[in-house]
Amino acid sequence: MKTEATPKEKLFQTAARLFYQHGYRAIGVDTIAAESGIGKMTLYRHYPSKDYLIVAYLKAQDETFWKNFELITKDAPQPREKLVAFFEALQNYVKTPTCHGCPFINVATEYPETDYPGHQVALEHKQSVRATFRQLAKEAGARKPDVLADQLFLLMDGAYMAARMFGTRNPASHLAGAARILIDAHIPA
Amino acid sequence: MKTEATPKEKLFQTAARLFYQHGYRAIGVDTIAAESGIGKMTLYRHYPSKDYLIVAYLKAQDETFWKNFELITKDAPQPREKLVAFFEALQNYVKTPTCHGCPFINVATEYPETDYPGHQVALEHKQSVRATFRQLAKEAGARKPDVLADQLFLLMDGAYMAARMFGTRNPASHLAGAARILIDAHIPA
DNA sequence: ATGTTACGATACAGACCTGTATTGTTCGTC
DNA sequence: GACGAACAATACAGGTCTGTATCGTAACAT
Repeated sequence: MKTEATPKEKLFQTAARLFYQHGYRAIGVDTIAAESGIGKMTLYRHYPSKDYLIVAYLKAQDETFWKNFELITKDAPQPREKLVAFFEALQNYVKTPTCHGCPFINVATEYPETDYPGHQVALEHKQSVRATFRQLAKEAGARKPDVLADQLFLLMDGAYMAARMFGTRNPASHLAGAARILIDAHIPA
Repeated sequence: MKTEATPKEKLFQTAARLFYQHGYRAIGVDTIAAESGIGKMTLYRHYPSKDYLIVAYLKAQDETFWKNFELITKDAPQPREKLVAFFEALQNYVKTPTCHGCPFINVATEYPETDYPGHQVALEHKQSVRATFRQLAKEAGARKPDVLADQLFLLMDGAYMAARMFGTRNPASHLAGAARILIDAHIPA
């Protein structure tokens, strides 16, 4: 049996875990190398700088997000149910001890300058989510899809933020309920 | 004429501005001293460490928040209108270039360990806001005040977060509208 | 006038940070 | 078996960070 994890993979997994849990500025490259059991030069062989590693992590998280989004919403035939399913899944996730908030929110907070590479990746990701909400809201027959999408967007990031600030006992227990109320208010019966 | 700002005041104002704008970890004590035109030893004479300065800033922000909260809600006689007034004012604020998110959210993101002093101050502040929402929701006759309060709470922090991530052109233009929908849904006509 | 206190400026210690250079070793391939 | 790439380990350079120590001075009170 092959328990093969290449040094690059070990490094990346460790960096992902540490960045997500403790923050980008709090974790140094020495810590990543030591914790993953690789040499520091191996890190710099695969990524030209710490910022590139951060960007790589964020892009991977973006992929993971959309994969999960697809999994979560694919069984819901109607756009309205897709939105509800997403917020139910998000509510479950943010009540989980594995949740440490949103990697994109976190990077934007730690690097508020919008021209920082990681912040830009975060912005693009969030704009995509926003656009997806808009599209689903439109398909669901919302009177004002843009408004509904943005209101749901605020709920989502509020829930992520609650998880990072409060841990598992956060105020997001009724996230999906709030989403349902907003959706129903925007879609004519 | 007395243009008296004591060194401590100059220092504190500068630290507040820099922390809020650029983040706590990104700003060093040397920068604060230089930018405010005081000696570094003066900083350490008034605050035993950078962490104490951060805590002092957060406590001052907590006071400011509640002063503004009082100002914003005092003209609304009914608890329901107090809630609405708060979210209208918040919507206006987060569309302002002076808004760089929420100082408490920011510190909790940069120092996720809940035992960090700044994180604790942030938690206490947010719990107070949550409790105030609950109280107002109860007084307004909400069927489930706890649920409404937490849902409004998510909206609030989502709006703060949107401001830090997107700047002035953020998705919080319909924050107050969302709050109204949630409030109306929870209060029997 | 004299002493005390607050202050600005500067240098410093020790730790940590990113990124590079070096050395030896292991592993796969020819 | 020999070669070369990837790797771990370590040391290092240059910068930045927090916090301290030192020195000279200006304001102020007694």
